[in-house]
Amino acid sequence: MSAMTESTPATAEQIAAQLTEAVHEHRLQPGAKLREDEVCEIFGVSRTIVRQALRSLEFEGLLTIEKNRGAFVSKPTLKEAHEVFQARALLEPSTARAAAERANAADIGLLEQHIEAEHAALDRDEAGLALKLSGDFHLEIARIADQHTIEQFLRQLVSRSSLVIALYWRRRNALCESNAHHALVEAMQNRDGDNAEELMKGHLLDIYSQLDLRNREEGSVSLKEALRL
Amino acid sequence: MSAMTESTPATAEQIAAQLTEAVHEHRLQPGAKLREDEVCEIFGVSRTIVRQALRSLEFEGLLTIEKNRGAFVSKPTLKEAHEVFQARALLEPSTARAAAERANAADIGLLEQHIEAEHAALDRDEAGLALKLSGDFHLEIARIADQHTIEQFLRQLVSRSSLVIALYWRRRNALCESNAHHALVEAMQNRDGDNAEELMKGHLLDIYSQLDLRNREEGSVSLKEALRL
DNA sequence: AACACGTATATCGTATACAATCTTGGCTTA
DNA sequence: TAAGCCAAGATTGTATACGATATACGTGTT
Repeated sequence: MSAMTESTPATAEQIAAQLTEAVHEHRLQPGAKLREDEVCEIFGVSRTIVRQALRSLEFEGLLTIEKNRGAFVSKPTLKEAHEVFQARALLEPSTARAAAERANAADIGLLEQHIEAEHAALDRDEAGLALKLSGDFHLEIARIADQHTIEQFLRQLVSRSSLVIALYWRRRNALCESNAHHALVEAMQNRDGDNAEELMKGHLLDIYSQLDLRNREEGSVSLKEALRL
Repeated sequence: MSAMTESTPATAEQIAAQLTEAVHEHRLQPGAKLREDEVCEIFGVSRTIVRQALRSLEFEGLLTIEKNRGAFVSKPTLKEAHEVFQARALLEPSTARAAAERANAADIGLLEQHIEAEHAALDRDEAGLALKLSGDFHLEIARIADQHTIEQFLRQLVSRSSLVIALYWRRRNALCESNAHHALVEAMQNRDGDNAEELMKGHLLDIYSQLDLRNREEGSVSLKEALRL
């Protein structure tokens, strides 16, 4: 994460945003520890503020705070991974439909810009950035649908999806999905709610099916395995 | 809210739980202010702990914290009221289906106990308690469905529903809904997922249709109106 | 040599003191 | 009298100091 260069001290919200970005871009891996003093020094604020930021990220599901041990980037279990995508499957298709029925030209333009930015990031081999932008695309649809409550939930689900992807994503056949986003925008441009809903449903299943559902072992175990080589 | 009588100081979680209960039971009305010092004295803890509790309730949507002004019980707008029930309509029917397919005898017994407690509360004219129990019933279904992520979201939605009901509920024909809960349990007992899903959908629409959707004015305005009488 | 125990250190949890901000009441003035 | 302004008090925001807990390391014992 980048240090603050401004003169005014960072707010808890800004710190939370930067940490979120780092996790979404996989610069901070699940399991990574965030020591309070360390974060304090990086952002030049007191622990009070940092603790606020960490606490808010715990509520979002991004961090797990263990009493007297500290804050760690969450490591969703396989069950949680399932639950996240089941919840998304319930919320997002009908939200895509509503967005398709409401989207104006400016909205469409913004989504297209988004897709371009994704492609550009991939071209520059910044897979983390592309992943973050991909998540933002889904949030943007909820915003267009003018469903603030669902957008709020989706924010948490996208956050957790990012962790799930970090843990369970198959590296091969990595990036076949930008077409799905493009097709969605096309449906929205045509005011085709039915199609948008179906495309979103399929898109989520696509992502879900690309997860490796075998249970990952803990780091300590994989260290043991490594020593046997 | 009742003061703590225990010897050990209250935790932030306990304080949050008691405040939540008070709001759910409508002993604390939307718009009510919660001064930090006041809450400190009631629970015998320092402001650090109280601020944690208030902050967590803000994340749940129960409180709204205005910078340098304090924490208030949230007053959902009409749009937010709509959004809450739209989100519930997306999440709860399929959750009821899953619960129906998973519920065992103990689960059914618990739900029946819940309904009885609701009736008992109504008989004692404790409408607030009955309302809280009614919300817990919905959460219990998510627990039975073994959908922790959805349960978490539903907890927030039930909380906000309680605020919506406090603001927009029509007093007349107050309590025709306990039958709906009973019918749901029956469907679950019969392992009838289809029916459980449909019943839940109808139940949510019922509640929603009993809300008074005319825009309420602020307290100051209603005071003016009151002076004209 | 391996294990258990105790102490030292690092880290988090809580209380408190101080600073910043808002609110309230009284005063002035048009 | 009503409106505007200033000062005092009340309330929240932040930093820091202290206490509690967990971790790591070294020592002693088997």
